Amino acid sequence: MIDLRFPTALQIVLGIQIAEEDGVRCTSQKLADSLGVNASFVRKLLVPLSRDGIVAASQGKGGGVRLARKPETITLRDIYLTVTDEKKLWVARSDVPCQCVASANIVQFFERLAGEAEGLVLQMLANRTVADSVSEIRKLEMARLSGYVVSRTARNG
Amino acid sequence: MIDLRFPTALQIVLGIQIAEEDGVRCTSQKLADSLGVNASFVRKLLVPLSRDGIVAASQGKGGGVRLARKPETITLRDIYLTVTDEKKLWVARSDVPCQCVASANIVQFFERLAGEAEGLVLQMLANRTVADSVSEIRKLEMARLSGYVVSRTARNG
DNA sequence: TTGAATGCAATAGTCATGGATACATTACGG
DNA sequence: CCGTAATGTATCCATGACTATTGCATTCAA
Repeated sequence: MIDLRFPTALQIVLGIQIAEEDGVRCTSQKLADSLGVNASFVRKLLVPLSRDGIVAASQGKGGGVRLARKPETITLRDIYLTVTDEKKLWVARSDVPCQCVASANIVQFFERLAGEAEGLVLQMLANRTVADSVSEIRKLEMARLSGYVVSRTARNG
Repeated sequence: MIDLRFPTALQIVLGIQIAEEDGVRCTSQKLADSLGVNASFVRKLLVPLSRDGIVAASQGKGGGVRLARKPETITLRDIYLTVTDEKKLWVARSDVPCQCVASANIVQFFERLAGEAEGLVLQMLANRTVADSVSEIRKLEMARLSGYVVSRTARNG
């Protein structure tokens, strides 16, 4: 199984913020529909997001999900770490016999390498907030709309 | 299942070079033993490595595996790409309904993000050659040895 | 009180990956 | 030539992380 937790969680959080800006109440069912997944899966991802203070859910009729903090203060790194839960980007073999001199050192070497890779990725994610991302998505929307107009004009002209 | 192909392939390639430097003939069985894995798995990984001109295997009695190029010309990026075979670091959900305006753009946004992350990691891997890595492992070995001496001295003194 | 929502547990399904085995092929060396 | 030792390759099974589904308890506003 391919791990879809990060992309899904990201879509959830961004969707919550977009709904907020559009003045629409957001429920796990609506999120699930927009993602094409089960509402239970959405709620499963909401557990760690809620625990870490990224989203806040209110129960009962008229309830729903909203961001627990300002979107400017939530980075994609927060979401990633919350949802993937200790899972490393790469993991070294754990059961190498280490009979020859090299084996043990190769393992250590790889762990350093994996740590460096993960650090790079996390830093990249830390530089992007939910607010940034949503505004970037809005820009994509604009570009898409104008792209449609252009191509239609081109086709008609 | 955790994907261990890259760490395993890396240990294979580095092990081949280390054996070469030490004047030892390297076979898939020896590699498998030193990794604690099945020889079949080693050979499975050797297929793409051989196809892409990273290692070269000679059949028959007295045969074995060696590097197909100078270790200075093989980067860890080469090994990674060869072995993981089109598998992305992150993959977006493929089946989002895209009914609302945001969905399609979020997917595109995530694909860009994933591409950027993968680019960072690949660039980091491209900056390290097999020769670099082996010499770094040699240094780790030195450090480990001197570390042992220090701790033994400390315990005795 | 009722309906709409989250919270949560249990269970089954999926599927990429690793492990194991067998056997064909190749090539060296006597 | 023939035996040995190695790669090349195919097949099948085991494993385990992740997804999907269902059901039900809980909460809370109207």
